[in-house]
Amino acid sequence: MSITRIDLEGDPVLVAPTLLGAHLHVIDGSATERIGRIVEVEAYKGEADPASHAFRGPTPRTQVMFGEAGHLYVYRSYGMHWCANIVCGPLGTAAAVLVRAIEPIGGRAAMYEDRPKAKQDRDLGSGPGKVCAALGMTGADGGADLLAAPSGRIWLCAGNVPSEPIVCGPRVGISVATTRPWRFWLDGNPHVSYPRRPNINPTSPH
DNA sequence: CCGCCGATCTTT
DNA sequence: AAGATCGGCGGG
Repeated sequence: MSITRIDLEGDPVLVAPTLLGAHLHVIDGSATERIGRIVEVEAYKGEADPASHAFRGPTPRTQVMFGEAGHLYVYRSYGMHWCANIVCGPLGTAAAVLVRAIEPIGGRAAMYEDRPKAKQDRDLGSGPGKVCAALGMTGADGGADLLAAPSGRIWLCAGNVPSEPIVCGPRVGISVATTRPWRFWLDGNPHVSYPRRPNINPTSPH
């Protein structure tokens, strides 16, 4: 858990793989610290990306994405789940990285309480809706600054360099721009969603 | 393991 | 009317 600065200023397609292995910390309502190691992400390129919520410009919902890098964009999915994105820079672009899966590192008992259907650890955070439930993040956390000192409720911390290879493939669950290989995950990690999806040579996500 | 489908509600 | 999902069910 080094305090290495995390650079979120660039193209989300380039930033996304660098977030693999980073740790997301949340202090929940019972003062328990929950920690998730990011093992799967997707890049969304704002107004340049038909699959991005920000494709048609800023709205009340997507306003955070046009703001400072390092803040949290949380949205309601299918009326019942929360999903969390890390906003990237530069200011004025609506780039963001969706956190699709975490590996539970700390606060597992609390995660199980908020994920009553989970039977084993890999059920806790293997999907974007599960991530928010396991870590206890909701719409109320939208806009939170993840790069502030670890004094807030939620923060992001560089982890160790992942031992697993980074691979990429098409993004999941969208109906437009479906072929861009902007989903990145740690190959073989059991906490990834849809581990059987095809992957692509990680060297050339464009 | 895989595919289908319903839940539930915000956003456009 | 569709959606950056999840989990239960049935079949192979």
